[in-house]
Amino acid sequence: MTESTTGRRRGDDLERAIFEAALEELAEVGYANLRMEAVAARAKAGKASLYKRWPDRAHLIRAAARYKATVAETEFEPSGDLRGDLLKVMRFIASYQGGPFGEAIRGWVGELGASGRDEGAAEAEAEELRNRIEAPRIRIFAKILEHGIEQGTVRPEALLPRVVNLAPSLLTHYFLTRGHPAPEHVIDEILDQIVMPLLTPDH
Amino acid sequence: MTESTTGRRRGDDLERAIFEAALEELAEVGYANLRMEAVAARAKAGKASLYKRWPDRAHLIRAAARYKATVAETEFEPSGDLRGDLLKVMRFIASYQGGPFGEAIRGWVGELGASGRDEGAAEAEAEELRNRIEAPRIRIFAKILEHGIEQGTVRPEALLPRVVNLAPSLLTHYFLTRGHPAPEHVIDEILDQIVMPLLTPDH
DNA sequence: TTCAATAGTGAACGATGCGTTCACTAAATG
DNA sequence: CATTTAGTGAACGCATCGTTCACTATTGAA
Repeated sequence: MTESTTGRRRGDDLERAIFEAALEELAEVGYANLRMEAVAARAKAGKASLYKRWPDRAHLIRAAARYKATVAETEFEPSGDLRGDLLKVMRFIASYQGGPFGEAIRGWVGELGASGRDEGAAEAEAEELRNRIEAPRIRIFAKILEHGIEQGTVRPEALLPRVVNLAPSLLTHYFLTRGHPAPEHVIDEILDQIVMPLLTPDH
Repeated sequence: MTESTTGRRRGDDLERAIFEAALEELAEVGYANLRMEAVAARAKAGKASLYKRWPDRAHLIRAAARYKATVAETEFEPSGDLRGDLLKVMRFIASYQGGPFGEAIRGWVGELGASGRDEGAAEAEAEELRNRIEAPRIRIFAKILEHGIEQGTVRPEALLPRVVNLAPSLLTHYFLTRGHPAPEHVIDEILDQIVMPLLTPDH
């Protein structure tokens, strides 16, 4: 029995509860106001259990983001309507940024520049999380683009990582610098003024 | 006499010294590790003088960023070489992000999502700083683009704020998510895979 | 079934940095 | 020279960090 609803939890069971608590706290108070005691209390765990697993707040939140990213793997099948498909995925990303995951990203970004850490380890950790976020996106957008290339609605030269990641990058930039996810009309502008013209063979 | 090198400074004189100290600290330890006492000590000022001017660390750093942005107003005259001009300005932005100003931006971004503040005031402050950063960029990039349009090397439809701001947005996104400014080869890719194709009339 | 090993709890602790206060002092004003 | 204004530096209370410890629940092997 792993799913005992009563008594004292341990191992992965407890770890999941802590992640869920951390993500809920993130959504409610944001990264800057997140308190370890609050996470522990919400998870009905001791603070020591948190520090036994992660050395500090930054590590816990990155781990929670990884956990959430793993849980949220989605599959997407292009419909053939290029703009419609892009719009759909972009809306999904924006809505995701509005939740705890977005706050986790913000906190992670906020700590990135701090010097005086183990540069190598920090670099590796940053890259691992980035890959975990970017990799699924790339797959989905690449699929949409490949579909478009077959149909002749997308330039074949557009299938480069930097181009494939363009829309998500702009959404993330908006989210980070505005404090909230891109609203509908911004998504439209990104699509119509930047992404579509770049993908389409003729202007 | 405003520029007394000895004795006790006051007013703008002291304020500038605090800003310079804050920016130096930012460059050395990053926003996440910035201590008010350290700023005060470096400026040879009392902590009380800091809190008399700004309510907290976030306000001080935003003010320092404004101060730096004001000081750094630059003029730029397009040479006529579209790609060369864009490259030059992008290099400048990247180098800027490598210094204290970049760390100020990172800290500001890190605090943006925190709930529980005066939403209106925070929103206004964020927008003011954003405008102060974006406005000069827009002017420079718009100038380059207008020049290109006259020469026929740039599509006239490309003169939209979102397009004009594209290159800086991607540089900022890179800086925020990687922890360091975009290196030369990334700037090249952004130019050759995204910005140039979007501006140029024929692919 | 018992019991030792393992893992979590909850409270207390020292350390640190926040933002405030206050008595003192230097600079500007007139 | 007297008064007002502004900065200094030290001390303070507070919140949160990350740690420690005595105690307790769970696990699994004897």
